[in-house]
Amino acid sequence: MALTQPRRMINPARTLGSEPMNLFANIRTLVIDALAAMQSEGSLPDGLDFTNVAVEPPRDAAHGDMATNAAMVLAKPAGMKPRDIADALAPKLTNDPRIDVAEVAGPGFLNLRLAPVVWQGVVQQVLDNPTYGQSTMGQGKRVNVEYVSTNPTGPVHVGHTRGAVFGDALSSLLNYAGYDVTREYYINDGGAQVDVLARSVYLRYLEAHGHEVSFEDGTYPGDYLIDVAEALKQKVGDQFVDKGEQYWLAEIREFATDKMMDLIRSDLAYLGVEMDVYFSEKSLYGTGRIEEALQALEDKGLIYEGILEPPKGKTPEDWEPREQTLFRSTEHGDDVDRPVKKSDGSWTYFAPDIAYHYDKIERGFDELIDVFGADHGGYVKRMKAAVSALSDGKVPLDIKLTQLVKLYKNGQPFKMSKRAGTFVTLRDVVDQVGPDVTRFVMLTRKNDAPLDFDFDKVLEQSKDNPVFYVQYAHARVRSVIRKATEAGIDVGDAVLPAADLSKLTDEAELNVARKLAEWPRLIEIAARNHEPHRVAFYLYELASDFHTLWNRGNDLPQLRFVQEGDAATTQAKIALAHAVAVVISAGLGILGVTPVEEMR
RNA sequence: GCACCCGUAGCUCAGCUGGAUAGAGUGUCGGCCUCCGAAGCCGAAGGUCACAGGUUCGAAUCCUGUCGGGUGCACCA
Repeated sequence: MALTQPRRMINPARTLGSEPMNLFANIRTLVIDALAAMQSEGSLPDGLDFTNVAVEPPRDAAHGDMATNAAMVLAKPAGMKPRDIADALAPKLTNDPRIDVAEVAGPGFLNLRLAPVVWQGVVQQVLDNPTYGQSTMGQGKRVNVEYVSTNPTGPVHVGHTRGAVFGDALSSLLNYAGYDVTREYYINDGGAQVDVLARSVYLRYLEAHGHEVSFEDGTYPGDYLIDVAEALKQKVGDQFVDKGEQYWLAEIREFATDKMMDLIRSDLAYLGVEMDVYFSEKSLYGTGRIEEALQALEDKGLIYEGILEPPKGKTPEDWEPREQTLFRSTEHGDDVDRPVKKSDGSWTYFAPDIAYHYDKIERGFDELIDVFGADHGGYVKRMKAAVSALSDGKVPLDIKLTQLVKLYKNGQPFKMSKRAGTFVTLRDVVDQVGPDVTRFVMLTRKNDAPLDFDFDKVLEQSKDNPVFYVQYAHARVRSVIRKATEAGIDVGDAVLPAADLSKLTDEAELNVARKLAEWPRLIEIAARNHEPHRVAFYLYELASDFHTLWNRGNDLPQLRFVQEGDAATTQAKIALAHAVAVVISAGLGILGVTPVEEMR
């Protein structure tokens, strides 16, 4: 399976057509214009704020295609009854050829039913513009998305897989929505953990020289270090055997972290994740970068020497008052001030984190996003405080927490033991179910909701498995296109855009087009909220509408896509099917999933 | 004790920066293959949106409190 990912897909020249693609935005413009016309006629007061006027799909499709709340939002400031405004607005809207019906309903909703030509036009747009759905919302703003960021001490654990998939899909989504995205990995190679790694490799190194070794607590017993030690042996021979730590720690640390990063990079590549930047924590030490960042805080009067209160209700056993260097994070929304230096004067882990985010700010990003595991939820406020302070509130930082993934097999929880070194890795998961399934399943939940991942269920080929359901729809489109070609009807990319789409009149056909119309809007909502899971759910809905249409063809032969002997009708129907495939491909592309041609 | 996240159909989950009679899947029951892919489709049934107040034309959504679950809580990265 190919793992190609859409990158740098933005081509503003294509997205800035004469007509904006978001149909809902178009109709909203129509509503605003009509309201303005009412004002110039004097049937609506001047000076109203229209920003809250919305045009949205109604919750219940029976209410129409779109609904506007204009009358209700404006009633109070205009000093009028909602229904009076709506009654006056309705005829102005129906003057437009795109609006078939505008009726007042409920407390003052104006329900709009759009003409079929509008929906046919949506299909036309998809055919004319392969980048249909891409948005210029981001205006080329530079966003940095930091994700995965594990310690370089071993293979990527399944626990980090979700963050990897999420961060990657979010990055693609933002890119699709017109942002200039940098995917970044922060290598935690500055702390004590890499010393532990070095000692563990050293044990394996001794083993490779025939020594008996035992892996005590605080070392990594995983087999993956055997190769590393072997490579080390090749490189340095026996010169470190029987030597004290001071002779080899630094060198082995560097050797081992390099190897681990190679491993991590290949693990991520196995899942189709590629970073733009790998940023080393270690590079912040001894270079003045940490000092610089803290000086910036000091200049703002946010650094002081002080003693923290013990946390109420839970005083650690060994708590004692200590004077430390503190960051006044409470000035920027944190609950307590945070230490940046330990009592012995060395940096806390928070200090390089501050410096790292300072670096990102200095690199000129307009927006920062961090993807953390839920177990790091406690750091959200302090990181936001740091970024707020360092950027004077100018660079927003959004932190997305990904909840745990619980593994199951046959409905039974999947046991893993980190101590025994038998923990489940990203590679284990991808080996079993493949990158496409892994990615899609991990995106069918909100990032902050726990996720059950059952190795058997995700491979099930039925509609309760969204991966296959969506892929099946795509495969059906490809299949029917082949069928049409076999029937001697030209349905190539060259002829489809010229098809007579006015032949698409059945409700099931128009329903599919309606769903396609939501795509650009969905992208903007998902991108604005930093929620790629919305894309996965949308694709499921689109696939569902397509399957419905497909099966209507069982009962009603005139709804089948291939109409023998009627090239014009076939081309129109295939054009619709093709448009579905285009959007599914685009959506799967954002999720990093490869659409399939067939599933036999 | 404090902070953050969560609580929606029997189960797993959506729910659009406040909209109408809260939606899917699964499970249960009943239909649809001489028909482009039935790995699918259609229908029925299933709800005190944890609970109680508040904000307003309108709340699953925002605020306060309570209950229940998860995560974290000086010097460990």
